[in-house]
Parts: sequence; structure tokens; C-alpha cells
Amino acid sequence: MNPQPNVASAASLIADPARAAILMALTDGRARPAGELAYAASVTAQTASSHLGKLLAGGLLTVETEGRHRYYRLAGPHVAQALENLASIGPLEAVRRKPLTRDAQKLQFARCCYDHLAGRVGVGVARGLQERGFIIPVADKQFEVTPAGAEWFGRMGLDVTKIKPTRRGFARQCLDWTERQHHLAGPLGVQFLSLLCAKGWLRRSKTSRAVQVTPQGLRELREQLDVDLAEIAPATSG
Amino acid sequence: MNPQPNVASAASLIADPARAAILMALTDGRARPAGELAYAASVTAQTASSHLGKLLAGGLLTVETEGRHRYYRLAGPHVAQALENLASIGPLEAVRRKPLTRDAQKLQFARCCYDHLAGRVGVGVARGLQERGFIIPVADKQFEVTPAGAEWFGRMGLDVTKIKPTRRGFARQCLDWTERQHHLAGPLGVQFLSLLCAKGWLRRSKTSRAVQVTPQGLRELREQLDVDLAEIAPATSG
DNA sequence: TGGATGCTTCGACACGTATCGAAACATACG
DNA sequence: CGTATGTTTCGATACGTGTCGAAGCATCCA
Repeated sequence: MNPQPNVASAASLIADPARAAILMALTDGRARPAGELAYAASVTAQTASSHLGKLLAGGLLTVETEGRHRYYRLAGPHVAQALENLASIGPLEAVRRKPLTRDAQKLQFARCCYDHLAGRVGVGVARGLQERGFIIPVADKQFEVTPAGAEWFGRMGLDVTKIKPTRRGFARQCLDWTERQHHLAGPLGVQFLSLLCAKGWLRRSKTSRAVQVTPQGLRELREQLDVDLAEIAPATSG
Repeated sequence: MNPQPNVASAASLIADPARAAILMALTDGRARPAGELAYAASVTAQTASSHLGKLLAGGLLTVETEGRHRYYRLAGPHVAQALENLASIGPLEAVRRKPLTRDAQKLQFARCCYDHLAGRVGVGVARGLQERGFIIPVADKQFEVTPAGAEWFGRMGLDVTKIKPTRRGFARQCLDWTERQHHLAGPLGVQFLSLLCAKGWLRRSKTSRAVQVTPQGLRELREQLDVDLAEIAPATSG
């Protein structure tokens, strides 16, 4: 009668608080060693090891050994997507009472989603790119780069003709659950985030998914893409 | 350290096999009484009642009392979406060995996703509508109906100007995990499924999410939208 | 009003599993 | 080669929770 016992088993892997913390710590797409994940989940190394083994067996994580460290990362973007999707279910009562921590505000403002830019800034940038006619949404949850867009990316220092599309596309539309709008993902999104960091407009946190917008970035984003971050910034950056 | 205990609690609600079975039984968007759900999950009425209470408290279900029956349904499309999304995580080993049951094949071929058409047929229809220029994907995971599309829907017997958009849009792009492509959801998708059933092209199963394509539907879909179901049909319908 | 049906609450039991201490294993460093 | 660090395995414990029998409400019907 039930053709999908899958959902239950997959969900049970995410259901444990420690495992959920581990997964959330990996949603930026970076790989982290077991010890760091144990610390992030506030459990001992043994406990974390047990969890990591289960997540691995369940296909949620992959691992690569390097020296005496074992680096874990999410098995793919679809796992990150499922996590964000799950987060959209329950927050009705749990989050509302507390007015969001400082860190949570930063995350909502700007963060990286697996390996590209997300949050208010991510959505704003994607919207700016569309309004300028640099990218247009097309079928299959993809963006297409217009000739004008290619030229603009080129002036920014990004040769879009040199970016190789993966099996899942070249410039994906990724749904942002905090904003309920799309931001730019896929190889182009990855390269674009790197570029903005290299130009000193953004700065990735070493310890979390948070992304900081530099004063220069504030100015340039407004100038280049008409993204007014002042309006959407959290208290500190306003 | 963990700003989202949400994912863990939401996942734990889906993690139980009985609850998962209940949720999956509701993914077609219809409302069902508690007893039927107990049967679907193969548990007693007391056990099911306990689960239903938890799902209700967790915001995954809503309920309406009618006489001595209590009808439960999914709290919204986002829950169905999260379920389908979760299903895409684990099926690597669990499903592969068995070549899919008869029922599972039917579901993969054509089913309703909450309240609109999904599966191979759903994706094929959406693709056909796009190739004919009747709908085009736009930002925010939405479809836009072209003038030609409005005319075509009109000839089919569906006045698109009379369909009210909800808060979440008018014609949504819904990701189909079996096909990894979009199909048509939202109010337009709902109305369109009703229309195809009314015209006798499709027939919804009373007991499951499966949707059957009638011989007339087979012919008309090919004629109107160039959807060749013969190629993508399961054994029986080929 | 009395009995049937549908559903929920209560209480007790049993099973699963998350957790950590101790120890084993692997790798790097001096 | 011995020691330190990172990680996993083993074993025991304790807590949570899914399960069903029995009883309690609510509704419908005669």
C-alpha cells in the first residue's frame, strides 16, 4: 500500500537534532572534518561519528579522506534543497516568539546556499540582473544570459563563454525560502559569488554561511544593478 | 548555535512510517476521514488518532469536522512539495532492486500532485503547452499565459480570465521529482486537471493518486499538444 | 431514549536508538 | 620509534515514543 517507505527513512535521518545540526552546518556546500561537525552539533566525537556513518549510508553525505582528517560534505544540491524545503514547514510558532537572533538576521540578509549567493542580497541581485535584462528566466528552472548580460559579466571580469555547464545546467533558478523568490545558482552563480568576493564587494564568513557586504559592495551593487541594500539590510548594516 | 531546530522537528513528524503513510495518502490534496487513514497506515484507530494529533499540532495537516467524521487534509501544497522533495533523496538502493510494482508504474506515469496533474503525463502536457507557445515560464516559479494560450484554453472551455490567482500565484511551476522537470500547478493547473477529467480525457482514481488516460485523451493530447504518450506509457497502455 | 458507529483519551508495555566512556585504529610529527 | 591528534568501534545505559487494550465522548439513527 505504501510504495515509498523512502520518505520515512530519509526523514528519520534528518529528524535527529544532532544530525540536523550537522546537515545545516554543511548547507553552504563546503566540506568539513568530523571534529568540527561534532562541535557544531554539540556532541562528542563518538556520537558525531555514529551520525556521520548513518548519514553516509543514507546517501545524504559524501566523504573524502585527506591525511588523518575525513571531510564530509552534502551529497548534492538536492539535499540542501530538501533541507531548505523542510525548514519552510514548521517555523510558524517556533520562530515567531523570538525576534530572531543577531546571527539569524545576518543569515536572512545574506548567506551562501550550498555554493552560491542567497538571502535578501541573493534575491536582490538576481532581480537586478533580470531588470537590467542581463539574464532572463527560461524553461527548466534555468536562466539564460542575454548578449547584454554577457557583455556586462565580461566587463565585470567573468567570461561566461568559458563557464562549462554541468549536467544540471548553466545558470539555475534556485528558490529561496526566506524570500520566496529565485536567486542565481549553478556554475554561473558559483563563479559570480567568487567574483564578487574577489572584487571585495562581499566577504564570506569562515565559520558560517553568512556573507558580509562591504561598503564598496554596497555602493557598487546599487550603482551597477540598482540593488538598494539600505532598505533591506538588518539593523547593523542600515 | 543552531538557528533552525525546525528542520529536525518537521522531519521527525515525517520520520515515523505510519505518519509517512498517512501523509503520502493525502498527497493528492483530498481530505480523508481518520479511519481511512488508519487503514492506509495499517494501524489501529487509536494509534492513527495519536499521529493525526501530532501532525495537526505540527502544522502539516488541517482538519474539518463534519458530523461524526473528521476529515484531514494536507495543510497546503508546500507540504506535498516537501514530501516529494524528501522522496528524491533516498531511492537509490531501496527501489532499484525491485523493478517497481504495477501501481508504482502507474503513479510514475500519471498521478495528481496535491490537486494538479503530475508524473510523465503532467510533465509532457506542460512541455506541450510551452512548445505551442501557450504558456511561458517567467520569474518566481510562475507560468504566464500568452494571448494564444488564453485563446486555446478558451476553446477548450476554460476562461483563464475568470481564474483567481491565490497568494502564491496563478500558474505555478511545480518540480516533478520523478521527471526532474516542471509541470503546471496553481489555480490554472487545478482547473486544467478538472477540465481534462470533465472532457473525459483523464480519469482520477477514487482510491489513490493514480490518473488514467482514456483512449480519447490519448488521441486528443497528441492532436492538441503533440504529447506522444505511446512512447512514455507503461507496458499496459503502450 | 437506547444502541451503534467514528474518533479520541488514558495507561502500560516494549522496542529502538541517541548518548557517552573506554578502547582500538590511523595518520602525522618529532 | 614513541607520542599526540583525529576518527571510529564497542558496550552499557537511559530516555523517548510508537503501539494497542480499555474506556470515554460525540454524533447519528431508530
